[in-house]
Amino acid sequence: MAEYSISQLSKEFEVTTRTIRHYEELGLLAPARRGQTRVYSPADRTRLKLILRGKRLGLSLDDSREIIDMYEPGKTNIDQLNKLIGAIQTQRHKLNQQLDDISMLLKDLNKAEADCIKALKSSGLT
Amino acid sequence: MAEYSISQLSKEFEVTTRTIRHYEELGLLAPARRGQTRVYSPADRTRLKLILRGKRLGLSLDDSREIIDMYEPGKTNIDQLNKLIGAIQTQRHKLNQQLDDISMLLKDLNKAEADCIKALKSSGLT
DNA sequence: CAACTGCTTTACGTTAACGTAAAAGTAATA
DNA sequence: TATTACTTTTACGTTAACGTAAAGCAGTTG
Repeated sequence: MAEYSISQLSKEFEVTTRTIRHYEELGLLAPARRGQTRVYSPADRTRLKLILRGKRLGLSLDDSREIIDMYEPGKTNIDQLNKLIGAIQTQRHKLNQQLDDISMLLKDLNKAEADCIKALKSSGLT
Repeated sequence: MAEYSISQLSKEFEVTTRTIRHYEELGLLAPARRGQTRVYSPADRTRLKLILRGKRLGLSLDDSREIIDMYEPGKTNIDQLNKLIGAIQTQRHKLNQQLDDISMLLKDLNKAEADCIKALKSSGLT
């Protein structure tokens, strides 16, 4: 089964069909057509997956498009390749910052939870 | 110096004063006043820092408010404590998911970069 | 063949997170 | 004292990322 309908993808990734069409409007997806109907390839499915992953990371759709385009072949121009490497490093920097943020937040959450549990216990003893 | 003006914070965190006031409108900050002028305590500064960290992680301001409120004392009610622990676990789940997403993205970026460099080298040999 | 079911386009509406501009108060400084 | 630098409130504007509704085509199912 190397094909997906829009509603199949919509169900699999728990987004509306409107959302998927929206991504196409913005040029992030370009599924084939059978007549008028959109037909999604596994590659299209992967692109969608990447977009949604980007969303979870707080990237804008434009950011996601940039990242996704990095994976595309046909970047023959040397300047483009260099630009790409720069973009990749920028993204990596952002992601590493996020890692720091997350670890700090997790630490805070652990402390908050510990305080909570402590408060619960002492209330049980009152 | 246990005090900050709005423009001080604005410069330190590289956001506009409008942004800081916006957070106050939404109830995320509540600085003291000297006359009409806002006066920010170190605690206020920390709250702002947490908000911005949340933003970098893709949280909504409402999400951030929830998390920040977790650190507040005075949560005497047992039901509230339990609800809090639940919320903490939800957040932790989301963060762990983000960690997975990031590690996958970093992996992809590494591959994209390697491909790039490879393409550059082969182009140099042509 | 009528009624679903699922797909399509078109287009206006909505929410979050601020931006931007206007008008005015206050305090230090030239 | 006039200007400069900072602050305030009020309020309309903007962008991203969809939501939602309307109207219609295409296949198949009772």
